[in-house]
Amino acid sequence: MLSKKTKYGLKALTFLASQKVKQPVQIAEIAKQENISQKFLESILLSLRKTGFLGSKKGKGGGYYLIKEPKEIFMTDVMRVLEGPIAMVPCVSLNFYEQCDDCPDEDSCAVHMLMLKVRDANLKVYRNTSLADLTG
Amino acid sequence: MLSKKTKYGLKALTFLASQKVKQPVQIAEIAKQENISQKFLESILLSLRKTGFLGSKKGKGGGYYLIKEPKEIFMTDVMRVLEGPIAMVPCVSLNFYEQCDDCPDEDSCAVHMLMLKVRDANLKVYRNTSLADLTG
DNA sequence: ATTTACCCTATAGAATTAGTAGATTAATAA
DNA sequence: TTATTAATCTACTAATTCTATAGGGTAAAT
Repeated sequence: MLSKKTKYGLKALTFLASQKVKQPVQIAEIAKQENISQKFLESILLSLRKTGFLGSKKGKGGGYYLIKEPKEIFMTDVMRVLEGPIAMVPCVSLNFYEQCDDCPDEDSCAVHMLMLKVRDANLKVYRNTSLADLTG
Repeated sequence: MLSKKTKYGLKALTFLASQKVKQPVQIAEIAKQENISQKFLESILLSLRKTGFLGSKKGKGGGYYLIKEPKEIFMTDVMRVLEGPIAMVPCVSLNFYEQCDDCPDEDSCAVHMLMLKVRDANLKVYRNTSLADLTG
């Protein structure tokens, strides 16, 4: 299952991407428009800022805004930040590889084999999809 | 993340598929060979039996065995039983469709759009992979 | 009588999804 | 300049659910 964190994060990003005027948007505004718990969204936007997707401005007239162009924001990066590793098992992860402690041989492991295919399929989708592609 | 339930279930299935002699294999045997908590495996095998993948035999010489040929067992079905719906959100699920309560319009929803692609990609992999393909 | 699957319950730990309270910063009005 | 307001930021807490496992007893086959 996709976590609500990821769902909300994606919605917030696309909301910001579809802004005509390039001014900061307040958390409350995004939360209201997208039906998201404001406090939860707050922590999500914060993590998106800390990972370089968003910028923020405090005080009156403040809010969040995209740092890069939607075309330049790819789902591979977004998903890794919001949802975690794209691979479903660490032993097929590109960025978070870990050996299985219970499995003696990766090459003959059925789970490894299957999840490798799944990872490749998902990577292909995420790499070929930018935020711009999602703003209809 | 792939649950251990699914991981163990897949390992058990491939273990059974790679048996030369077509005789029931005991839970304890599978658990030992595949480094799986026996009690946990017990419940997994039970659910695989109830969903038509395995047969069982009680008493001496008993155990679990595959009902169908490995070639005829596809990952779509296995994954749905072990891991749940293949879709990451209910609004793109073929077998477990549910409307989102927070999202007014599916067609313009970024999450919907992205997850549709992901579902298709995963379905393709699962449909094209049988248990026989994993026993390499 | 023994061996095995079957069934039910409980539980510790982790992750998820929030909510509460306050601190900090920046713009603006006095 | 000062006070006020509007916003992000930080930290703590909590309810709920999910995960993984263990224990003990029952039923059936040999």
